[in-house]
Amino acid sequence: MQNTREISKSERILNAAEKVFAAHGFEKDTIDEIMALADVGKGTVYKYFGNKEQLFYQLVESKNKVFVADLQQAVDQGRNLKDKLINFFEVMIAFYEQNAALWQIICFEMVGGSNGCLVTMMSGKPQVISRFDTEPSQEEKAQMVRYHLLLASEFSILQRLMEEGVASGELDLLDTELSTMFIFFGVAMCIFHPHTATENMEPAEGARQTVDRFLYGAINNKH
Amino acid sequence: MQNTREISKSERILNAAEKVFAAHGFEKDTIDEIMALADVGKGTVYKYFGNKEQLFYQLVESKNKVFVADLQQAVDQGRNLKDKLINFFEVMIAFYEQNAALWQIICFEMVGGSNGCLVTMMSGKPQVISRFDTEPSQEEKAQMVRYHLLLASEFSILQRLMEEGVASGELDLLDTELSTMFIFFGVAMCIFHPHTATENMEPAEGARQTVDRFLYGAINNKH
Amino acid sequence: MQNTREISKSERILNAAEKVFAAHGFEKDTIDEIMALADVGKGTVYKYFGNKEQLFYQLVESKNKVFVADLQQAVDQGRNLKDKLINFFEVMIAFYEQNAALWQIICFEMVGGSNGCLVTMMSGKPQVISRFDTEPSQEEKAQMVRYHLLLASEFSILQRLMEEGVASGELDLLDTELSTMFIFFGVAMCIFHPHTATENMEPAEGARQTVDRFLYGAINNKH
Amino acid sequence: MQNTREISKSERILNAAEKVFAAHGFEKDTIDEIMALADVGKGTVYKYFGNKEQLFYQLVESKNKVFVADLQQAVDQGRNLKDKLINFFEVMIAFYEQNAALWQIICFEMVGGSNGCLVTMMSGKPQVISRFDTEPSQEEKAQMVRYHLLLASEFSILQRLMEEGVASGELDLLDTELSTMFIFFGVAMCIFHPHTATENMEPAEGARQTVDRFLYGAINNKH
DNA sequence: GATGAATGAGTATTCATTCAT
DNA sequence: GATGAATGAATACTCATTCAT
Repeated sequence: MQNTREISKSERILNAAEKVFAAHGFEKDTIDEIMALADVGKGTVYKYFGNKEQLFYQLVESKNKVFVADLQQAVDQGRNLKDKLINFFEVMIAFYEQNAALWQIICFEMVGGSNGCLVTMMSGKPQVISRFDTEPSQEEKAQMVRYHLLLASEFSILQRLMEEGVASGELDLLDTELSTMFIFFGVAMCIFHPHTATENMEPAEGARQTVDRFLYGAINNKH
Repeated sequence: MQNTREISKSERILNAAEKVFAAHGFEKDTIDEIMALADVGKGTVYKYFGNKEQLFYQLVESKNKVFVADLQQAVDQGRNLKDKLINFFEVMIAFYEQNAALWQIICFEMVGGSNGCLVTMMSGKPQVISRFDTEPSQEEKAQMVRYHLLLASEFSILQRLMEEGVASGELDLLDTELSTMFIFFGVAMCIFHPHTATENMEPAEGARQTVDRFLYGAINNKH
Repeated sequence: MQNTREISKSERILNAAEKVFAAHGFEKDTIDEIMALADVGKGTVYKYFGNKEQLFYQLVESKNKVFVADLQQAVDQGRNLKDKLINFFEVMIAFYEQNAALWQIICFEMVGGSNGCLVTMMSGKPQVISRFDTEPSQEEKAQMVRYHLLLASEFSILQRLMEEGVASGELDLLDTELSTMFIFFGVAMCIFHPHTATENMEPAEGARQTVDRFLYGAINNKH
Repeated sequence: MQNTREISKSERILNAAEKVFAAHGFEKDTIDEIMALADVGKGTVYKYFGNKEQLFYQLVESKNKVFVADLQQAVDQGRNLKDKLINFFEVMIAFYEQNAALWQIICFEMVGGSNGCLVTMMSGKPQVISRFDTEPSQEEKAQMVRYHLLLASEFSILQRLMEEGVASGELDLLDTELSTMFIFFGVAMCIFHPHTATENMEPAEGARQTVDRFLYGAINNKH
C-alpha cells in the first residue's frame, strides 16, 4: 500500500508535529496547523495518535528511545570513567542541540511547568505531588510520570556512572543524585539558552570542557 | 484613593495573580480566577494591567526587583570571593524555592519555549533570533527581551563576581559566561526538579555545598 | 440594567432553546442554532446555562414546576375521585398538547432511549440499571435520575389519587402502579401521536372520555 | 457466496447492529462499533446497507416482519374476541420486552421526536405534517412514513380486532382508533418504563391483566 | 467483491477582551 | 472610576461516508 520510497502518513504527521511543537510549545500548538503542514486530514491525525498529548508523547518517546541507546553505547565504549563521562556528554550535547525546542517542553512545560505539580521518586516509585491545594486528576498524574520517566531514562545513565565512580573511589561527591542533576541540567540549560561563547564551539569540545571542569574539582587524586 | 490601611486593589490583584499563575502556569490560568480571588471586577484588572501578559510581567518584575536588590546586598556583604558566592547562592536558592512555579515559567519563556525564539546579547544589545523560519512579531520580540533582561539582572550579578575572580586570579575559568550559566541554571534546575536529597536540606547548606564543589575544582590555589 | 419591558437574555435563550430542542430533539440540536435564534453570543449561553444538557434541563424543569403545581391544584379542586381524575387529565392533556415536542424528549430520549439504561425506584431511591454490559458513568446516571424524577413528580400525583381510590374502595385495581403508568403514558402517547379523531376534540372532552372509559371498567359499583 | 453453514455477512452485520443500536440508540451509535463487532470491513456495511439509517431500518423491518406474522397468527388462534385480545397482547408484550431498546427508538421517531414531524393518515394515505415552520426534506418525509407504516402494521391488527368487536356489538368504544392507540401505546410504555410490579410477572400474566381491565370496562354485557 | 485508510464538516466548549452602565 | 455582562474567535475531537487498492 505504502510505497517504501514515500514516507508514510504517520511519519509525515510526526515530522509536522515536531516542527509545530518545537515552534510553539505544547499549549499554543494546534492540531490544525500540524495537519495542514502534514497535508493530511484531521481525522488521520486522530486515527494514528488518539489525541494531541499522545501525539506529542509518541514523538518524543520515539526520539528518546534511540537517544538513550546512543547514550548507553557511548558510555560503554569509554575505557575509563573520564572517557565514559566525556562520551556521555558528547552525545547528550549533540542531541540536546538538535532537539532543543522539543526537550525544553519536556523539561519545563511537561514536568512541573504547566500545573504546579512535581514528580519525585519515593522508594523507587514515582509520586506526583502538588505544590497547591488542588490535586491533579489521575490522568494528569500518569501523564507527568510518563515524562518524568522519559527524562529519568536519560538521567539515570549518568547517575549510574557517578555511583560507580563514587564506589570505586574515583569520584568524591557529597550527594550523588544532586550532583548528577546539577551537571545534567546545567549542561541542558547551557544548550537551551545559547550564548556567544558556545556558538563557535563543537559539541565535543563543549563536552570535554564540561567534564574537565567537573572532574578537576570532583576527582580525588587531582595532582 | 488607595487607603494606606487597606492593601490597594492592584496589590490584591497581584497577590491573587501570583497564586493563580503559580498554580496553573501562564497558559492554563484564567483571568476570571484571578479576579475572583482578588475580589475585584474584571475591568479593574484590565484597567490596571492592560492584558494578561502585562499582569504576569508586572508580577514577576516587582518580585525580581527586590530579589536582585537582596542578591546584590548579600554579595556586597561577603568579605571574600568564596563568601560572596556562598551568599549569592544562599539568597538565590531561598528565592527560587519560594518562587519555583513562577520562575520556571520565565526560564521556559526565556529559553524559547513558547515561540521558538531566543535572545542573545550582541555587542551589549539584546537580539531576538528565531530557531525557525517564522519571524516573531515586533511585540513578541519586545516581550522576550523583557524576560531576558529580567533574568539577566539576576544572572549578571553572578557573572560580574566571576569576572572579578578571574581578573584577580582567584578563579580559573575557560569561559566565564558559560561557567556562570552552567552553575546558575544548574542550581535553578535542581530546585525546579526537586529530589530526595535536597528535601531535608537548608538553603544555606545547599549553597555551601554548591559553591564548595564549584570552587574546589575551579579555584586556583586549591591546597 | 435590564428593562422590564424587554425580555431578559436568559429568557430569550430559553425561548430559542425551546423552539430548537422541540424541532430537532436533544441530540440533533446545536447550540449554534439556539444562539443564532436568541441573537446572543455563544458565551452568553454558556454563562447562563453551563452546558447543553443543563440548558435543556433548566428549560423543562421550569415548565414542569408550574405544570405540577397546576396539576395538584386541579386535583385539589375536584369534589370526588371522578372529578379529581377528570381535572387531572384535563390539565395534563392541555399541557402535553402544548409541550408535546419537548416532553417526548423526556419520555423517550432522556429516559432509557439514548443509552440502554433504566431508572427504577428501589425502596424509595432511584436506581439506574443498564440493560447491557457497559455501566453508565456516574454523571450519566445522575442525569437520568433527574429526568426520571421530573416525570415522577407529575406521575406521582396521579398515583396518589389512585391509591386513595383503592384505599377508599372506590377503585378496584390489580396493581396500582402499573395501572397508573398504563393510563398516564397511554394518554401521553395519544397526544404525542395525534390522529384524526382527536384533531377536532377539546382537551376537556378527551379527558372526560379517557376517565370515563377507565372508571367504567375500574370502579367498583358500576351500575 | 453465502454458505448455508456460516451466517452471511449481512446477517452478521444485522446482529451486530442490533446489539449496538439497542445499547446506544441511533444517534450515539457508531458504524465503527458495528463493523468491529460484525468483523467485517466498513465498506461492506455500506455496500449492503447504503447508510446508517438504512441499516437501522432494515434491522427493524426484518424483525417487524416476523413479529407481525406472529401477532396475526396469535390472533387467528383465538376462539373469541377476548381470547384474541389476550393472545395479541401476550405476543406483543413478549416482543416489546425483548426489543424494548430498539422499539423505543421507533416510537420516538414516529412520534416526531427527532424532527418535529408527525405522520397522519389522511384518507388512507400517510401525510407528513410539521409542528414547526420548517418543512422536512422529501427524504426525511419518506423516512418518517416508513417508520409509521412499520408500527401501523402492528397496530392495525389490533385496530381491526377492535373494529370487529364494535361491529359485532361485543365492544362499546367511543372512538375505536383512539381506544386502540391508548391501549397499544399504554402497554408499550409500561414496558419501556419498567417498574417493580412487572419485574416478577410473566408476559402472559401481564397480558391477561391488561385485557381484563380493558374488557371489564369496555365490553358490553359485563354482569 | 471486500476492505479500511483517509477525510473534513460539524460540535461543544473556553476564555481573553471589550464597553455600556 | 469600577464593574461584569456579553462576546466570538479559537480549538480539540467525532464519525458518517468515500474510494483507491
